[in-house]
Amino acid sequence: MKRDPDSGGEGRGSVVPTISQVAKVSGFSRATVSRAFSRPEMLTEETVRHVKEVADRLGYVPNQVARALSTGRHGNVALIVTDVANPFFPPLIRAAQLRADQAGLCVFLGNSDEDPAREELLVGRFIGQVEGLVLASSRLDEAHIRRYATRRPLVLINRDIEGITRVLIDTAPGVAAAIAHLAELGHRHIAYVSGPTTSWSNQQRRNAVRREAEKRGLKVIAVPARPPSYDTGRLAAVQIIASGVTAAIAFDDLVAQGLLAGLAALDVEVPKSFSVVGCDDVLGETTYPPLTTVSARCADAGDVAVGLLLSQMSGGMSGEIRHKLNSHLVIRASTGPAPVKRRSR
Amino acid sequence: MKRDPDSGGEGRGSVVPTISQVAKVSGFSRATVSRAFSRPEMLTEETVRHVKEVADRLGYVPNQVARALSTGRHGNVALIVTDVANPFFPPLIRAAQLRADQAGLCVFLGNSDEDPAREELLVGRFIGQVEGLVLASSRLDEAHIRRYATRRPLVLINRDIEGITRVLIDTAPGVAAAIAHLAELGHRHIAYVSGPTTSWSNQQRRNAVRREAEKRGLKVIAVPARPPSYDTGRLAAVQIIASGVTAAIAFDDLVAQGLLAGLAALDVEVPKSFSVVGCDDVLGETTYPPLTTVSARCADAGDVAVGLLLSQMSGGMSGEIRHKLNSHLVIRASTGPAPVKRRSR
DNA sequence: GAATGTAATGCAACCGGTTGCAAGTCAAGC
DNA sequence: GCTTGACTTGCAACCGGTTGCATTACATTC
Repeated sequence: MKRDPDSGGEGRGSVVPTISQVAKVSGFSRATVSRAFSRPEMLTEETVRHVKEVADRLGYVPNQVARALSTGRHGNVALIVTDVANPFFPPLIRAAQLRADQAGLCVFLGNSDEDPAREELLVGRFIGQVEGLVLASSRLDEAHIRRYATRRPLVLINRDIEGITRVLIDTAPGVAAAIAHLAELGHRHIAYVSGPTTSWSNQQRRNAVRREAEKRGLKVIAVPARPPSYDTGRLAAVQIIASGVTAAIAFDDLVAQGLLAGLAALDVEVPKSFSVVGCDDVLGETTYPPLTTVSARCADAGDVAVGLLLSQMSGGMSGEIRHKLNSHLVIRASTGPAPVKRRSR
Repeated sequence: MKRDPDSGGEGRGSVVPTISQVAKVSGFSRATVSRAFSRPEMLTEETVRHVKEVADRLGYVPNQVARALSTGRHGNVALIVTDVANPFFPPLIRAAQLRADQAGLCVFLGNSDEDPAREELLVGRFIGQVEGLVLASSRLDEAHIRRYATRRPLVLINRDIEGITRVLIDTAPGVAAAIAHLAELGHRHIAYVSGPTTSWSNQQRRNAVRREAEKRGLKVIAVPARPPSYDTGRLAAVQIIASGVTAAIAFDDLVAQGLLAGLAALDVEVPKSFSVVGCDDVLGETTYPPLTTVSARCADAGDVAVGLLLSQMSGGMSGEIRHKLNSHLVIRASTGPAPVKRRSR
């Protein structure tokens, strides 16, 4: 009794028409009906017209699942992110969707909440019904990722694993520019407000800060904001001010924005007595004051990743690909000359 | 040659094991292997153990697509929103995902970009491979929605169609409270910065503003911000100031935030010489000054919608459901007493 | 007019699972 | 010892499409 026409929400008493019904009514075979939809050029125009007309009248729509089973192609891809609600992701998701749409693909979205176990669960659930996956900022360990990559085409965003196609938003140049910018403004002692330890982006940024600061003779302290959010950024303000630095560069814009709020609460004026730099440029000019930040065109990452996935799916892929997206510094109003002398109480 | 083991990214030369392989190796029938995974309680523990062990060794994973074909249940639902990048949606999406996850479902996400044609395309693509859909702020016309609802369980968010299960974020009380708040602060002439004409929420809010303003003898003008965004909000500032009102309530927080920026650019101090109220409370305290807004717990809408969808899918649904979510005013720092006298130049 | 080629359509196997029903096994009950 | 029933497993049909190959019809060529 698995196809009770009066339950399960499928039509009010009328069964969903299948290819066989259309075949019977139109007088052609199932094969012909199938071809009328998937390879009409094999048939007479007349036949196609007739079949489609009957199909329309019956309300027939080819069953995607059945098609997927016999062809092995389902036209689905999966995109897994760590946190939909982090403003870094929505533009990326949007771009990825758009690209997938153009190729006629549907996208599954998964939200791992930065939890590897959850991410693994999601991948497991998705992998059977997609043709390929994109993992953004994956927290899975390398072995797992490699295993999945043998089962399906797979593209990583902001995770650098040799042999796996990946799209990396290379913020190092932008971060270096930010440090240079601060140095030129006279800052000698700065803070890096760091993000998740397991994040490739965080390692990337932390190293870039260290390297460039060393080069220019700046002192850097690290202050954590974990998980990276408005709130943890705000909370970091006290510690940062207490440390006596005159500027901070944050793991991302959200943390920077929180930091701005935290500083405001402490009556520290930005940029007059303290400078703040963000990362990702996802908030635009909406902060107060408008944030100087490392702009990274994160939306592009989604677009490129799906593009690479597509070409990998169609088999037109030879070697491994390591696609880098560039970054640059956008100077707005949250950075200014170092205060002449910090009043240490 | 549709299953060429060396192409398509499926394993390095080794085919994906099917139920038949496991059957052959384990010595049991395909039926038994199937049951070992889907109804283990029908089998001896011993048998289950053995089958699973062989499956593990071979790397067998049940094929979701095949399962969906024979059972009619694919364990997928679709969620279509108008704009992932609008901060209203991410929390909603996240909540919906979470709820779906708990039920073991995968979610397809679609982005309609406020375009009915696009939305229709997406629904068409999804509907064949999901057990149910959630349409948030749908822009489809009623007839289409009704048609889809006969094919699959369907839940609407912020769209009020009789006979279709829907979740409505009722911002009217909050908006009324906002108008009352402004009236008490002495404002007599205010602006409503309106959103999409076809949006149920917009109609709801506009009416609530009118009603309450009339009741309190306030004058209201309408200024459009379309599509609703930071930029259109910013641009509306000039017109609003020119109109001589002393306060504005915006369609959503994003528009309100843009308005704040536009006002700042015009050197209008908020809340000293102008008051601004937002809607949705999706930005928290991150604006400058922190925004007085109508809080609506939009994340709940996602959770509730998927919950309703689930019960509808399991057939335990009798009549129609119209679930209302309440709203209230959150007073922060963007509203203040009306300026004693507006200097009209 | 027979041989050859080409285009349209049908046959039947297949994709990888699920499941109603029947068959077989074994212990308990009479 | 035979019947009964519970429990475990297998058989085979089925889900709704796709596709390699065979068949048929018809036009072309010699």
